[in-house]
Amino acid sequence: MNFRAVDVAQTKSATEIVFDSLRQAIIMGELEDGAPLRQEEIAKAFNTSRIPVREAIARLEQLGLVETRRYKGAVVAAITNDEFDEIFDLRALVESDAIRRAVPMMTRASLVLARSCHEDFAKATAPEAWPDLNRKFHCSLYGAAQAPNYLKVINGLLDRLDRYLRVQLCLTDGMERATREHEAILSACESGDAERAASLTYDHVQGVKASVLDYLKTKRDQA
Amino acid sequence: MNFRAVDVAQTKSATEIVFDSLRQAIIMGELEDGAPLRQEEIAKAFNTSRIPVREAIARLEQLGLVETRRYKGAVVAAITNDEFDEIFDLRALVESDAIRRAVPMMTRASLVLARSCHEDFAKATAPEAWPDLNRKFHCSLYGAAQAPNYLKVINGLLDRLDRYLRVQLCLTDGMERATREHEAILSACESGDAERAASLTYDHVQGVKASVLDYLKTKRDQA
DNA sequence: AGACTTTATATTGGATACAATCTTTAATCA
DNA sequence: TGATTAAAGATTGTATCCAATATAAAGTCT
Repeated sequence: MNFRAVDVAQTKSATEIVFDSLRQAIIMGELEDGAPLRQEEIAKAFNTSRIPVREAIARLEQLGLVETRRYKGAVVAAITNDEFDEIFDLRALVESDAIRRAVPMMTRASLVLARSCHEDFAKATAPEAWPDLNRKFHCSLYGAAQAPNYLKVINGLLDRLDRYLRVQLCLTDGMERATREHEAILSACESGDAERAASLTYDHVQGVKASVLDYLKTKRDQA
Repeated sequence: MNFRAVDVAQTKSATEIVFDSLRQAIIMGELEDGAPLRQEEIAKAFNTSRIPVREAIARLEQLGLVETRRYKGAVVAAITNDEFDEIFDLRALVESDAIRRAVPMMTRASLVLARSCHEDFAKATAPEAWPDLNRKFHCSLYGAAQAPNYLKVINGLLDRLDRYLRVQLCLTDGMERATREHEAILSACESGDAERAASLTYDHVQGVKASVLDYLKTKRDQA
């Protein structure tokens, strides 16, 4: 296994580097569900000792990205279908309210930024970049609300979902549809209609959930 | 400084014991905002080394309960007025939706439990027990929704607010009013009216927020 | 005296070493 | 052979030691 350090700036401690890199690897799906995180192995990969690795894993556990059992180590935390459903509902709830708060505070600059993110997403061809660009677009909208705790909750939820979204994207019209729905949300923001933006965001998230659950269902039926 | 271990069961690692104890101490307000968490000192108090302490602090930081700066250590994370407002809004949003989901799934047993928690809260005389009993009551209602992620988010928000609520309680009619509002919420649940329960919960949380902000404002004006 | 430099101390970040526990393999017995 | 037990190896949990950095105190120069 070969991890690459996310940021090698000297202002970051080894713990932070390991944490960021592992988090990224999990979000990106480079580590499958249930994959064990061996401390020694990771320490070697980062050319450090086990201490920073342990602290990084402790943090990941708080985020719900890994599960650890005493003397058995940590594994990437899988998600049940019920949890999947639940987390999407939370997203829809919190993100729609976040955008409702954000719209009245949006400036010309923040709208320009958001449209730029939207275009980056629409033009993206590489599936592995999709979740990140999607997140950037949504957060560029929510950012105007100046609500760090909303963002923290939202990012925590996305962290746990991202790696499941990539697979689905390649097999459906997800990308095209997402772009269309993003455009609608963005234009609602530009016209200052907070309630419409909130409603569209809610439907967008619920739509993605339905699409993913449907995909998982058909895949299970085939097996 | 003298911490007491929350749970000394041998199935818990030192890291977990330190984590639980520190978290409890912060929530309970035994450690003031900005109070430094010296690793050596804590390690001595728990009769252990600094390693488990460091891991515990790393976890607390993920939860937003402490802030650490390289080579300067961790301090209990204070909260700005804006954040206070924001976190209460999040609570109102998520808790009202949690109870909306929970009501249709409540059983006779879960309602009995909730009423018991309600009575424990109503009868409580010691202010230091209030936040915990309040949380138990609310969570006994949300529990029926079988939504662990909702609960996790809610508990994370409460963790950051609890220590600020105690002070306010002693100086207002907060306790009496909370009991009255809890009774209304509970009876909405008992009659199976999810929308009313949700609406009452939303107003309850927003009411507490207004009361606390008002208290803080008058206190600041006096100074 | 006051400002700057230097040294000493305190504190955190990390590495190595050891102990506790789990897992796997080998050995033993029916 | 198959099951059971015992030993070896792997892996995590913790303690101790050293390094890096920050803070505080003492010293020096003008």
